[in-house]
Amino acid sequence: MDAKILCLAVLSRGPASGYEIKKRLEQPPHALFQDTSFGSIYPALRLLTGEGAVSAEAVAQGKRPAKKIFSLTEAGRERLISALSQPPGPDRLRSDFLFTLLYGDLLPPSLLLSIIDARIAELEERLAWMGNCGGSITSPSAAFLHGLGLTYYQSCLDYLRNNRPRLAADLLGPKQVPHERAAE
Amino acid sequence: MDAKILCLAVLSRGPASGYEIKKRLEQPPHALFQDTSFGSIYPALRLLTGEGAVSAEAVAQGKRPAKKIFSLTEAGRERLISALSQPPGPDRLRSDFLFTLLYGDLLPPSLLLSIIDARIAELEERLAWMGNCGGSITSPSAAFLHGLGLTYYQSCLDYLRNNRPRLAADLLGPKQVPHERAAE
DNA sequence: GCTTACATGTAATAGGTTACATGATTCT
DNA sequence: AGAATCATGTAACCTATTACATGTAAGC
Repeated sequence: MDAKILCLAVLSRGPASGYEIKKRLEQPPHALFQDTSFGSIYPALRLLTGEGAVSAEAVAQGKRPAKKIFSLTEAGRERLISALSQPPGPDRLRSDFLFTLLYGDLLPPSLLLSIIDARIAELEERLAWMGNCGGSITSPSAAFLHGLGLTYYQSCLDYLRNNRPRLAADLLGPKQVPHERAAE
Repeated sequence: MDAKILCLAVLSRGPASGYEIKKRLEQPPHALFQDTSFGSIYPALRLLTGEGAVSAEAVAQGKRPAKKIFSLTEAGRERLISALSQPPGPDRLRSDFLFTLLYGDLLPPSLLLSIIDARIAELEERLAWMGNCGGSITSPSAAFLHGLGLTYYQSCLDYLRNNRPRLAADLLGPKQVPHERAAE
């Protein structure tokens, strides 16, 4: 899904400015699987306006720069539904963390373990952060997604916590020859 | 991690041609978190050769086009380790499937459920496919990654299977008024 | 006083995908 | 005979990120 469809989707929940769209994409549940910058949102909204998929209304606010509030048109709604109806493409994950694990044998064990510890802390934070997103669950399928997200994070966290000790033993163990001074 | 580091990483397991690098990236465990096309691999290898991070050797093979076998140099190895030592950036997931779930209320329930069923089938396939990748596990941290991948797929699969009936009931239930014929 | 939040937008840059171009060999 | 695999590489294209450019207002 490109930035255009993303904007249409957010607007399907109600009118918003470009700035507000960005804010919503940063929070769960969107943040689970999408991120987008201003540099792609504003051009997308301009194009969508030209194509008649959204309508813009300028709202003055005293001395601040005027907001542009965008609303979904009927054509935009149809386009969104059409995009959602396509069989979804494969997930694309880019993970430096998993990459580092795969080549972890090239790093000092202590560094690798500290990277895993950092990830455990991040997952804990993210789980807590996902917990309080009550307001955005507006449909059964959104609730279904929320549960899936929680399951995903929780199972990764459990795995990391449960298997870290074993990994530490495997990394440090084989080199530690008893009765000899550890080389390096 | 960009295409260059990816190539260096694959080559750290042994010399290979551009074609072979692509093949390895398509299989587990790389396929879990990375994908890259020829269009980024070949230019990356050319640049790396110029930078002295890899060395190339042409290998004639009868009538087929000659292979170029690339090997990691000491400078390349250092560069790889340096990249791996950086704190990993955040994971980036792009998932049309999760996006569709979030806006599933805009689709007919039967379509949404069939999309979930397709995902269940894909996950089953992927789990089986990950099962037989014994040869590529060459270190404790690679084994750790493999276990994490299995856990991730398995827990998502379990969630989808366990919660699909509930979602189906929630989607279809409220509309099904007893003693009336179901509308569509 | 400094930082963060609000608010929009453009331009340069980087990175990757897709399609193109070519051709032998092996499997079905 | 036709499809898939092996094998390399370029060019056009698309998309998105980052930095730039500008300025107010609220909170610490």
